[in-house]
Amino acid sequence: MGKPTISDLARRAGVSPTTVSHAFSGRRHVDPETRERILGIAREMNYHPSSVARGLRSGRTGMIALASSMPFAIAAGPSRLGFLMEIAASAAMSALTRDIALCLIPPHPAATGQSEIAVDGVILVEPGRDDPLVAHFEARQTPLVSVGTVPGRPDIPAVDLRSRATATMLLDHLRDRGSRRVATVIGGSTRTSQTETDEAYHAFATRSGTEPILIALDEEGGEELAYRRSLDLLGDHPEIDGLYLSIDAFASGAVRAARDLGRAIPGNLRIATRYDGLRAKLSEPPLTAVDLHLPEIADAAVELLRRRIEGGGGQTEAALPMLVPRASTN
Amino acid sequence: MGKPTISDLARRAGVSPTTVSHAFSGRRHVDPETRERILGIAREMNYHPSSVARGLRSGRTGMIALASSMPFAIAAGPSRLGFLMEIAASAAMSALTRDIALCLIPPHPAATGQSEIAVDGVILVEPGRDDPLVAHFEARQTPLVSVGTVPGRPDIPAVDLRSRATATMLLDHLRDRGSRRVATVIGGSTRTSQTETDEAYHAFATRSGTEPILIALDEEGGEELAYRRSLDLLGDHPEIDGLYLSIDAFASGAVRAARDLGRAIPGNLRIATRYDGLRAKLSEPPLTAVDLHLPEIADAAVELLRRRIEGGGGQTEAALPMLVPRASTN
DNA sequence: GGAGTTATGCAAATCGTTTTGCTATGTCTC
DNA sequence: GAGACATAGCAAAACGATTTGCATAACTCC
Repeated sequence: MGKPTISDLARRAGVSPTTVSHAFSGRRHVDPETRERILGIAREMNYHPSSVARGLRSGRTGMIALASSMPFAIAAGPSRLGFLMEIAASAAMSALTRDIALCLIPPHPAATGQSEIAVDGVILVEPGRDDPLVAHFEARQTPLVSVGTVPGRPDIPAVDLRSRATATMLLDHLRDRGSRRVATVIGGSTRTSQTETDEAYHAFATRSGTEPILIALDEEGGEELAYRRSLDLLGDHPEIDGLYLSIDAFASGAVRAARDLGRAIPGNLRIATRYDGLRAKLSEPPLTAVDLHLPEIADAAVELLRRRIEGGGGQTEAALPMLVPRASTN
Repeated sequence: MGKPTISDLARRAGVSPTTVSHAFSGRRHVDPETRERILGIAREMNYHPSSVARGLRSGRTGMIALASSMPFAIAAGPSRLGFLMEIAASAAMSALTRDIALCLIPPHPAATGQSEIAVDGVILVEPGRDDPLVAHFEARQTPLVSVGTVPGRPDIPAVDLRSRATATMLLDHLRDRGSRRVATVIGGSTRTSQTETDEAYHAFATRSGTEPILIALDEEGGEELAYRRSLDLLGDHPEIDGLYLSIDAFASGAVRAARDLGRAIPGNLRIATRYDGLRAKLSEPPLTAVDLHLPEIADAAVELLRRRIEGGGGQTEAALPMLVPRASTN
């Protein structure tokens, strides 16, 4: 009735469970003939080893998780397809080629009640400083790697997203296209991508000899908040003729604000954003953004985690993002 | 050094492991005072029950999987974001609210080598007739539910995608907009969505008193194959002035073919597709499609599976899809 | 023909929980 | 004060594999 166990199989094959185990795992030699017989009977009686039991004894589940504390408003985007899911899809593929399964721990509205799921390791996406998820998994001694470095924790292996380079590239692009007064809108979180953008922008302002105009917005606010604050910003600073928004949801809001203020894009105002997702592509006009090489990044993260689980360490740098110029900065 | 176990905790608290277990699970009464003490010490020594051990004994892992044998070419779409990932994202959210984790088993190029991962149940996305994944999980006695009914298996609980209604709605829409000669392109698989579209189209042709023009294409062929076959189709049947393609990758190909043949969309040829994803939205012109209510469908599937795991059964019908008219059928 | 080695397989301990049956104690009830 | 019942907690047997040490037999080599 119930699923056959290793003992059932052993009995039927006239050997001990030990031998069956070795026949499957190959960790010790068993007579090829015996082995074939065992495997044959296994097939016949539809035996499949329980990975839970295996996991208990061997301490490995063959599973990793992907988690992020990014607010849903910005991580998932329209149709729930966004930055996070693009990484998830790629990571799932990468994990599978290494015979690892990937488990999704979505951004949780209901905070702490993390379902206590056993994984060999976790990939954190863009954690912030003192991110609760870092604490959560460290308390459980679960190996951790991060997409985007963990602020203040250089010891945690991470794939560097190169946000400083990204910001610099886009700001320079805006200037090269002719914008003289470029403002920047970042997320108010402590994620590395935001703080590096902040720094890159200030360096850019210094370099161009202009007074910096930068605002940081609560990421939870999403497009709506960005819309309102962009109205203010463009109202207070009519001289702004270039805008870099490090979060695509914010960019959507800014585009709406520009339209409502009668500022033509790109004629009167150039706009660029970071993640080249649905929002950037569907925007009217389409937004200049960068290709972050997310599939490669996800793959690097999976590999980093695999090595970390095996006991290794190390950091990785993603390839430099590639500019995707579109009508919004023509 | 290693993680503390239930026995460590029991020893420190001066009780038996049994009592600790009950204190956590609440399956039997323990003195509130004792319970508090245990929980306090647990926190102090950073104890977290091992879900693997729990899973072994109780037979539940608190995890479900999402799998599909749809070819990558059509399931994942541009940037790996497509039908499948949209369901995955929604299902992950739905699962989490029920305190279940969701594990991704992506469409596998390397066929059978399924990583043997222990899950309480599986959601299959649009399986075909005699789908190997169905066999795979049934062999392991893993509870199964399906998004899109399983052809020939009315016993397997499923969320009906209403593909017949969808096809009829879009075909009628094309006719209402003025197309007199509507052809249809479907996937050559045995998925319910394709066979129902086939049937709906023939009923439509009969109703309109026209000779049916329908071709079925290998889904692996994706956009490229659809492009070539659309060139042929439109060449052979210049009278065609409406086209329904049940797969968005095919629609992308058809749009390219129409452009290369100098057929204006929608002026000279109306085109509609099913899944309203990135492709439909980014197409030039944007394509008329339907909103399938994927988040609701994913939620229904998760709930169905949960009940199935608990021992229940039943089918579910998705809400009727909603037409999303766009420029391609104006 | 004894020492050393290889091939083959088994028994028993182990992984960290949950579950079941049982034993004490009280506490009521009539 | 005898039975019934609730309370609080323990011991031991699962759950289904993996791992380690040991046993036996059959070779090999001088």
